[in-house]
Amino acid sequence: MNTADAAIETIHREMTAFARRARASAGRLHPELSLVSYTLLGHLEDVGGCRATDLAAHYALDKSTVSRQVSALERAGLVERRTDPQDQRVQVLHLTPAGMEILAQVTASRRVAFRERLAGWPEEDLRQFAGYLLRYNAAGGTRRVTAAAGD
Amino acid sequence: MNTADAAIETIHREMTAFARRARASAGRLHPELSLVSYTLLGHLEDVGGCRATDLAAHYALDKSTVSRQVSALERAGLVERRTDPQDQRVQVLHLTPAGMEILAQVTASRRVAFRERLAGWPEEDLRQFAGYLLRYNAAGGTRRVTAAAGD
DNA sequence: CTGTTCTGGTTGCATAGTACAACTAGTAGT
DNA sequence: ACTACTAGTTGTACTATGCAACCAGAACAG
Repeated sequence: MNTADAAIETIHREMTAFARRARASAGRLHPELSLVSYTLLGHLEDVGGCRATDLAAHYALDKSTVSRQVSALERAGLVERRTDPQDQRVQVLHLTPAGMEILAQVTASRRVAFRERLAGWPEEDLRQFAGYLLRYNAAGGTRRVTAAAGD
Repeated sequence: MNTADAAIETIHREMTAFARRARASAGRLHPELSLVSYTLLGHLEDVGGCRATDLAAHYALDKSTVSRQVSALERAGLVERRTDPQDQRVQVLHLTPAGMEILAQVTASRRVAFRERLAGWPEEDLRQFAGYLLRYNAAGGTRRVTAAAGD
C-alpha cells in the first residue's frame, strides 16, 4: 500500500471514529440547543441566510427533516423566514437577534472545550485542517448525496 | 474572534456535518448494518470479545441502548453471547463468522467510497489531512466523553 | 448462613431525528 | 395553456436513544 492509500485508510478510520463519538455524545452538552439545531443556526450565520433546500443539501438531510427543524427553530424564535420576492416558493432563512444570541452563547461555551482539544496547534495548522475539512465536505456536499458522502 | 478561533469554529462545524452525513449515508449504503452496529462490531473485532457494559462505557451509550443493539445483532446472527462461567450475570460477546464476514464487506466498501471522494487530492494533502485527524482524535483520548467529544 | 448492597442486563415508556411518499403551490419552458 | 420542474409541508413509520423500574446473580458484612 502506498502512502496515499495509507493516508486514506487513516482518514477513513479517524473520521469514522469521530462520527461514532459524535453520535454517542450528541446533545449532551447543550440541552437547550440540539446538535442539529446548533449546526443549522451555525450554517445560517456562516452564509448569512439561505434556503431550507440549501441546508438539506449541505447536511444531506431530507427536505422534510429540515422543514421540521426549521419550524421548531422558528417556534423558538431563533430564525425567521422571509419569502423571496423573486420566487414565492422560496423562504430565505435568517437568524433573529435571539438566534444570534443563543448561538453566540453556545459557541462561547463550546469553544472552551474545543480550544482545550486543539490546544497547542499552531494557527497555521488549524487553518489548514479547517481548509481540508471544507474541501472534503464540499466534494459531495452541496450537490447530490453520493456514496462517499460521509462514509 | 481571531483567525485561530475562526478555524476552530470551522473545524467543529465541518466535522459535525461529516458526522451527520456519515450516519445518513451509512444507513443508506448498508441498511443491514447501521453506523452504531458497525462500530460495535468493529470494537468486538478489535478487542476480541467483551461485555455489553464495556461497549456502553466505551461509546458512552446507555446500557439499555447497547442491550437492544446487541439483541438486534444477535438476531441477525452477527454476534453470539457466551455466559461467563465465572459470573452468571455476564454475557461475553463475540463476533460470529457471519459477523466477521459482514464487517469485512462493509469496511471494504466504505474504503472504496473514501477513495473516490478523496481522488484527486495531492498526496501531500492527504498525508497532512490524515495527520490532523489523528492528532485531533488523539487529543481527546480513546475515552473521555466530555464536552469536546463530538458535539 | 442471611440480609444488604452492588453489578450486569432487560424491558417499559417517552422523545428526537430521520426518510419516504403524497401533497400543495409557485415557476419555467414549450 | 400544458407540461415539467422546484420549494416546502404533512402524514406515517421506524430507529436510536435515555431514563427509570425492574430482575437475577455476586459480594460482602454481621
